[in-house]
Amino acid sequence: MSTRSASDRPSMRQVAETAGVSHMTVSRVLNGHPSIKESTRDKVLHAVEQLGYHRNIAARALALQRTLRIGAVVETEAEFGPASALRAIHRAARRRGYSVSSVALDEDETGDPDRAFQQLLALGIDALCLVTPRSASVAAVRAASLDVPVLVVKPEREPELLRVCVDQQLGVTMAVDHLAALGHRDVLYVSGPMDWLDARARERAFRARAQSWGMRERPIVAGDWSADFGYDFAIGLERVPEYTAIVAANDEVALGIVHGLHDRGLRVPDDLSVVGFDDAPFSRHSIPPLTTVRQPFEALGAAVVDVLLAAVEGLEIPQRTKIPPELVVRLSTAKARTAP
Amino acid sequence: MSTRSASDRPSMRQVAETAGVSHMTVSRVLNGHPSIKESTRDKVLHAVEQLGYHRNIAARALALQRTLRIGAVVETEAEFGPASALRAIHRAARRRGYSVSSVALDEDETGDPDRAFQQLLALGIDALCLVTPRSASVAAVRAASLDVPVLVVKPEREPELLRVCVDQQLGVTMAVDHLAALGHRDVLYVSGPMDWLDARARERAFRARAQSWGMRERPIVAGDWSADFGYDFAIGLERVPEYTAIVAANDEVALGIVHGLHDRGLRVPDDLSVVGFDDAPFSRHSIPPLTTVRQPFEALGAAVVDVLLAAVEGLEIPQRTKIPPELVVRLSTAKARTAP
DNA sequence: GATCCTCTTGTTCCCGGTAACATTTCACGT
DNA sequence: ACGTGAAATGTTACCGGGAACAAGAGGATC
Repeated sequence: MSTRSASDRPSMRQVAETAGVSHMTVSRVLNGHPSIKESTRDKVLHAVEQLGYHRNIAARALALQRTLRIGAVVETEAEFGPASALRAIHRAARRRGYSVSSVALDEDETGDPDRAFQQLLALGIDALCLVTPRSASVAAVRAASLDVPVLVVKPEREPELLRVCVDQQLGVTMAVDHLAALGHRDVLYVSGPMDWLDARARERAFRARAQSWGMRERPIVAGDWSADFGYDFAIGLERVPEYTAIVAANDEVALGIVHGLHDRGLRVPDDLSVVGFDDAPFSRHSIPPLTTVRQPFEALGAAVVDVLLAAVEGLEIPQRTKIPPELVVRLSTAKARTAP
Repeated sequence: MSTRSASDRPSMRQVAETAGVSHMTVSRVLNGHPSIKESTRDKVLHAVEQLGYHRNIAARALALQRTLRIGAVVETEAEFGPASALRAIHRAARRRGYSVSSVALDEDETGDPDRAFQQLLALGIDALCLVTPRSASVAAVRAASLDVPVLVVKPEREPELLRVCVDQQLGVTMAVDHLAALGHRDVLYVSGPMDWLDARARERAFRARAQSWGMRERPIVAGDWSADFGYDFAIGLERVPEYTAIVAANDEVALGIVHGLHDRGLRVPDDLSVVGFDDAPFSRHSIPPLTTVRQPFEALGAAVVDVLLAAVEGLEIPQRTKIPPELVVRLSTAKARTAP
């Protein structure tokens, strides 16, 4: 099959001519307008088929005053979590006939959210979402007071903004419960950067659940999301014998921690259990394979797009917007060794 | 700063009115037309600034008969390599004022490249690139005979298509040389799927270089790109003592191999050295950290966009299109144990 | 001072869709 | 047969830019 060129792409008027109708009739058929005679619809669809016609998106956008484009701002695409969420949003949007333009704040952007918004607005977007934002980005999007619908992917409700999230509290709770069931009472929590709202929510959830199990209160360590951090942290960790388990901000940090402990001659899970977050592809085959909380990115992406497009199209906003993650138990967690 | 809504976004005519000129003068200023009086340009730019004006991309696309959009087809976004390449292309395109719409063949698409092309053409694209394609995709893009410029990211030249690639041969050569220098003569090569052109090129390069070092000829194993495959492979590998090193298709496979060997009680690098490909983020902190060939994705993305836009805009096509990777030596490789 | 050029700017139309309104067609009741 | 209203379809204008052509201004030439 040979595909035609941009230049000889047929227009709606040509389709109309082929079908022996006016271009408006073609437009109506393609938009599912109700009052079109069956026979006319067939003629038109046949002509469309015959010419291999596609509507011109740019012309449509111009006439509709809608771009059929969603903007997405993500803090970084380098981490597995945000990148996966973004990909899922892409896919879900495409299924709905929308495309997604994304900007990552950690690259050429000098991390200025406002510039990112400007960039996306210049492109023309019908809606905007912030994927697992830091608090500064949420503040910036409020200040910008865009008037396209704005959605944040973050744990707490956000007045006047749309919101969808993974149930971080549930994820952390499952992890803590798992450790508790294995007899751990001395658990160290290594958080992501505290200005990421996801990290903050997890940390709160950890504190609450650890407390309810009567675990010993431990200082929360805040790092970044990188394996390098995990490694350095593990290397520098003092009074290791006081702990029996570590819960890490994500799988990368967990991996780094395992590596660091290994380099100190400590073994996972014999000396310490380690739990990650995300279920990145490598987690299944790290040594030892990581127990982790798998995030439901596909469902998240679908929910984001559902909510956003409902808002754009003036429909009722779905309310089921907190998506449960799943605990994946592997070998990096085991029964707590008896108290030191 | 408050950003205006899609609805009250000013048009070029409003800017023109504010500046006291015609809309064409505004258009000329914005397009850098030479014959514009300095004072007029200033007036216009001032008005643009004052109104926070951005040109409407859709209207521009319609008038220019160009979409300022590049299509990208990638076999999968789930692997680190293709995903990184794609991200880099995105970034490079944005710097040039283009956006990228991508389709991954392994998801909702039933893997049919032709459908992916159709989807992208329906969106309207000025150029198309195939990122690290399988041979079937290249065949499909030829058959489709699109008449936008088409670029393939693959090792061999491709008559009539544009091409840019990472120098896979050099990468493999560096890896083999590294092993040879450590005294390895019995090296097993675990390839990616042979219908991926990158995998094929690496395999050929491996054969050639291994031979030139006088390494023993070994059957090439073809798998997929996953850690699961690497694990299963390692578990099932027979006559292990005959080998002193394994070169894997990518870091994930390498990770799985290390894991599998570990589960068999074999140690890396003491019993076997392992080399990966890509330098994925986890590779630095796996146990042991992986020796690997780092791919220059940023440069690759920039080159892809340079070539493609040169073609779109009718400029001279850059010829420097083979980008050298870099060997990263870590702990998964060591001196070969003396012959078994 | 008239002519011709070049520099600069303006006018008009078109790109390919959709909305709003106009018009034709047709079934039906009387 | 004719009026009537709904269904089906057509006509026109407009979305916001850019290309082509037109036109006014100012300078050089003779």
